[in-house]
Amino acid sequence: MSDSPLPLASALHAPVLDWYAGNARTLPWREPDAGPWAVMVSEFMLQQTPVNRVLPAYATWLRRWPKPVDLAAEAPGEAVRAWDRLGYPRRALRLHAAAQAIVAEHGGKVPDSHEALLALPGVGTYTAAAIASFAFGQRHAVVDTNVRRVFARALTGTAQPTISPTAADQRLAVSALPEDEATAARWAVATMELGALVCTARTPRCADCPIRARCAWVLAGSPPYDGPPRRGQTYEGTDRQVRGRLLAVLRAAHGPVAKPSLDACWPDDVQRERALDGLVADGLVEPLDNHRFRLPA
DNA sequence: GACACGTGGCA
DNA sequence: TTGCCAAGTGT
Repeated sequence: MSDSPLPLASALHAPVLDWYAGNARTLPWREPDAGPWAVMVSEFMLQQTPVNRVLPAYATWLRRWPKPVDLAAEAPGEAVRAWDRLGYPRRALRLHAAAQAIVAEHGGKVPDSHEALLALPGVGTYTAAAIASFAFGQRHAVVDTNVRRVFARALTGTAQPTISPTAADQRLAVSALPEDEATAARWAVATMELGALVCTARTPRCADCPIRARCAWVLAGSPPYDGPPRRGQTYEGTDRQVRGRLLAVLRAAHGPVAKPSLDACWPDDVQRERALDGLVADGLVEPLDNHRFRLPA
């Protein structure tokens, strides 16, 4: 397997790091006093949810549960309730389970090794690398959708990254990593920030880009995306929408909810029952006697 | 590897 | 208005 010639990633280090120094957003999980737990909470919330919607929930969450042990002592349903409308509520359940694992297996402290992080519920390759890098300053390839897009353009020369993450993305990110640990950690957050603020998906602000003169995609004349069509994620009428409605009722009710209240959420009996069964199977809803339901205790 | 999984803002 | 997109993970 031979690598095709690519622009020298090391030439991008200084301009991207300098740009980050002058343009990084002030975000609470990046404050010096944030700590690993705060970073971890932010990473869970930011999985597929935009920063602006995470900010208020993040503040409320950390005020209520400032340490893993605080969350671990709660009922999982309280985590689901506090998750509010961030979406993908299974993340709340997994964060709760991760907190319990941290208490049970790591003395209540967020572990600092990629391997131990990866073993936690809800922590995949990206999140493990992100926590290890952002919270502990380690040298890891932190490959999220922003980084994949930045590298696709700057190094590969394509308008968009592949639809799903690939081993090639990971290899490219590893090869682009600065050698020095502290520099690598700044590079990780800087490339993500560049993707979030400048090298955006729809309308990249190339005029503001610190590496536009070296960007393979720009140098190629910014050719349009020519890959396979991206699957639009329909939502209206899906089980996900029904699950969302059911869970919204249960979040709003601080106690058991009778079945008729849930039935009112959705007219299709078959789909509604399937969605409710799914929520129960996922541990997001707890069935009680007399056809009542609640968030898990 | 494809698919399921919430929610809301924006061009 | 509607489709695209948002710091992914688990199966």
